[in-house]
Amino acid sequence: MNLKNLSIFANGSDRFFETLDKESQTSKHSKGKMLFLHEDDAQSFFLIKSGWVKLFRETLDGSQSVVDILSAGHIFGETAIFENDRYPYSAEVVEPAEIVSFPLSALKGEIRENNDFAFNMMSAMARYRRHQDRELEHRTIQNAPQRIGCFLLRLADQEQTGPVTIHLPYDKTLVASRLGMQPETFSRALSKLKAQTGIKIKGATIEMDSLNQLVEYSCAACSSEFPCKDLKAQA
Amino acid sequence: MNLKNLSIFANGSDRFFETLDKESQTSKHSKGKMLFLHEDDAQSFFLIKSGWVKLFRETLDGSQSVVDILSAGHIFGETAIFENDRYPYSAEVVEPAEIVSFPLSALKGEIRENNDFAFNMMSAMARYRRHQDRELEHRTIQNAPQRIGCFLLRLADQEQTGPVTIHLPYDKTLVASRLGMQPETFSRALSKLKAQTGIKIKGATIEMDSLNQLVEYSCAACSSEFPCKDLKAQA
DNA sequence: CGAGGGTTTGAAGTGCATCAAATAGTGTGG
DNA sequence: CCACACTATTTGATGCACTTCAAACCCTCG
Repeated sequence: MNLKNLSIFANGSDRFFETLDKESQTSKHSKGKMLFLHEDDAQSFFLIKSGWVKLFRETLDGSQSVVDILSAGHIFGETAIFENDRYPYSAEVVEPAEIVSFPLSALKGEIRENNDFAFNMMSAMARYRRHQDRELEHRTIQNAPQRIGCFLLRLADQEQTGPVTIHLPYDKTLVASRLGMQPETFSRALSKLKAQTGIKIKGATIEMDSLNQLVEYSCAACSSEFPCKDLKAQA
Repeated sequence: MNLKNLSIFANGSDRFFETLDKESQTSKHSKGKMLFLHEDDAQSFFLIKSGWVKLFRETLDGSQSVVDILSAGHIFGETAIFENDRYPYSAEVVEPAEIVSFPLSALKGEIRENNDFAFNMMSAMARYRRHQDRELEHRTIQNAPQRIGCFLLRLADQEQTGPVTIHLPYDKTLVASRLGMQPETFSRALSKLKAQTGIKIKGATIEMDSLNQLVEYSCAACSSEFPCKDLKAQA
């Protein structure tokens, strides 16, 4: 888990990594910890070393919209440099996590000075854009069971041809919010998915004889071809 | 309608604009013209001089997901440079349009060579990302009449305090698809919006005494403050 | 004037949300 | 190691929102 190995930071200069190293701060947080709030003044961006972090926004009346849920190796908060130094969402730890913070100023500087780095980061942003695009498409076209199937496929190793075991990385309630549905709906939709594809469910573990069962069921309602590995969550 | 005046192309070099100028091709298209298809090999990006263009994707079974609907001054197809030179959506003219095409290679070159340009383009991409984020949030939190209200607000001059007149820029059927609903739902939801906010509807023209009526109704279910001009469609 | 697409309206069905309550699962202190 | 407390998950009942299918209406344009 080294900054230099992150694809989004490929081409960073030595000086850049040195600065980051020097000014980084690592801390451990338990479930529920709020890292920052939407519209907060932004000084830092963050890297997840372990655990899970939820990015979301809320309305005045309390409804919540989950932007993304990220795991180790992903960064977040970095887009504040394009938003007048305000975070465009809130961030909360949802599974015990180790988080490293870095100064946004260093990132901004590197983008301005290092062209290859900038180009690389643009690619990452474009990748994220496609990811978001797809998310919107799924909300529009797929129903609840199909969205769950698609989510499971993106958790799995899509090259696998034989039997597959998938483990949900966090609470079902959270998966539900990530997919834009209620916990009750998630529960029922998962049962329906089970009935229609023959997958086996034991708590947070899901098994099947082959991914094909899910692919046929979910990918019919998507404009992309399976496999779609490149659409895994990226910060 | 000059390339140099587009905010996304601020900081472009003279040489860049010269190349674009030299290699540009302008053409007029009538409604229904397909400009390119999803996954097509991409050589060019496009600028809309007039008219409206729909960006969308389709599944095998024919359901359609509208990515965006753009008007004069917006560019599209440019993100293909980050997608292995394939267009990430299809593009269709939905209102008679004048379109200019430019070589993607020139754009790619300028990004690599001109740092200010790259930074500026990153800002544009970040802006777009926020736009998409908001779109997803709206789908999650707002109901059909609220989404229509929000759409109307984004069409209007949000500084205006007195009576306001808004004209729908294209077919209601198309607005419906843009907002992720059926034409029938749009029709009924618009009636409901009228009943609840007191706006007046005559065909494609909508009038009201003040934007406040819509703001109170729609913006309650959004995490952003009104006004939200910056969220107007951007390519 | 007539054809055709856009729009509205009606009737019926489906999917998801909501509210309520039961059940399973997990971590804690004794 | 057990019982309790608390949370996560499931299940049931009901309602609302949106979709679907069908048909009427309207408007524009040849």
